[in-house]
Amino acid sequence: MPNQASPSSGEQAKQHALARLRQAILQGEMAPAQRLVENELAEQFGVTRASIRAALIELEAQGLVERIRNRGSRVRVVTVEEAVAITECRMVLEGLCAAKTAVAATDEQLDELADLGAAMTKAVADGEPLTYSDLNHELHARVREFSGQRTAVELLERLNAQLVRHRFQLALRPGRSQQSLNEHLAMIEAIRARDPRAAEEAVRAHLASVIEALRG
Amino acid sequence: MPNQASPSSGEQAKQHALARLRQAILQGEMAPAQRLVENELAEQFGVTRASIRAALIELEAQGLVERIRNRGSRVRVVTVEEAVAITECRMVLEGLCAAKTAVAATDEQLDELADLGAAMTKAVADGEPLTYSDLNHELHARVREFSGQRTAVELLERLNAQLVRHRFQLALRPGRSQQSLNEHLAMIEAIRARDPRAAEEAVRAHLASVIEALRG
DNA sequence: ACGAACAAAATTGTTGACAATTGTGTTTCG
DNA sequence: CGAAACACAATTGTCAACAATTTTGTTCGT
Repeated sequence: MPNQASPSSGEQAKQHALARLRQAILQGEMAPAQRLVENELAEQFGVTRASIRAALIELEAQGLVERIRNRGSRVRVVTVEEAVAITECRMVLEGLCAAKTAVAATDEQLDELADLGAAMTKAVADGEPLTYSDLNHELHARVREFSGQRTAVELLERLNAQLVRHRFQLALRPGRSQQSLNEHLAMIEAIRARDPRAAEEAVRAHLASVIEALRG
Repeated sequence: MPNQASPSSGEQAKQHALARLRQAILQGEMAPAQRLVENELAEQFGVTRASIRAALIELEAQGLVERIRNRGSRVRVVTVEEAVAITECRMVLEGLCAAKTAVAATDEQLDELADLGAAMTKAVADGEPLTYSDLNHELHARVREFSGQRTAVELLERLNAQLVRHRFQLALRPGRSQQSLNEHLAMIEAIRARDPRAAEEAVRAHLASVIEALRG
């Protein structure tokens, strides 16, 4: 009994397959290192193998899937060392974005960041790590967005997608939210002060702390 | 009379097509914004459309090709503003690599960097901008390599591929070599002094200068 | 029983034909 | 003469069958 959500009207088969498969991987429905057999996926999603194939090639380029010649595809597993290396890249790239945002953002956008900071503070006070994690995401996304650096944003989104599993694990750590919150508030303050140098430093400090947590 | 270099023995069709097409784009054989019709390419390279298709999807992910639904593919043109944004990303990522290299490189590797610096000095003295450009490439590649940051290296290679056209244009600028040389020598010195902070700063200063040149 | 050669199954890679979509030129009507 | 409707051509998207490759299981000889 195939579980397909029939390809909605205008959507093309490959795009549908890509979206479904990507979401399945990101939400952890596919076990790490699980084999991805083209025929099975094709039946499951109600599209043909050609579409699955195209989707897999794209996911490989995004670093979510590993493909070996004549041996098939599997969900890529990101080791802790890799997660650290990826976060080091995030560190410098988000630093760049924060510096740009400190200079380029409108006053309304700065207010939005302040609001997010307040919401995060409340989430921690209420002991809701799940809400906090979502807000955390949103804050980083906004900072990237406001920077106007299309290239950096693209790279960062690719990197972030590879970290879902580790991030999930990190969010539930007790005490982590509190430290993370302070770092985020410092970040917001530096940006609102329109000080690019300080903003970059704050982002770096925050992600350095994330790296510590990853390793510990 | 198709111009194909017959797919050599063990090589699979898609890989062959990908390599050929990529090389053609990077070497400027395809005019910027040139339309890439799947049928034509298939005949030209002696493979089937499916292989070309897979190659195009991968090249799109690498940012070398632009694809629009039902409308085909074309060589992506990188505007000057984009080139600047890309170089800003390079700036922080290569900064990261340089800092890591300053700490992690072996003494033999540091000697290799010094040798490259000497060769570059000679190339400028002899007025050979082409040789200098090659050495320039090699120096950056070595610094990346010695850092051991697989993730950063991967990102940087993707970014660099998008800049070929602009880089070519930049290399022939009169007087550019001399300034570039000084920046590179400073970079090498900082790394050899095993000072990560200074190494990062030197790389950034150099690429900031490249950005100036791109704009001017 | 152990290992090598071999046969069978599973899976990916390739191919050519067909369907769907978009852009263009032409016709027709006001 | 201009604009909307239409038909046509070019190109990409999809499909199902076929070929090649790798893995697995089996048999045979020692």
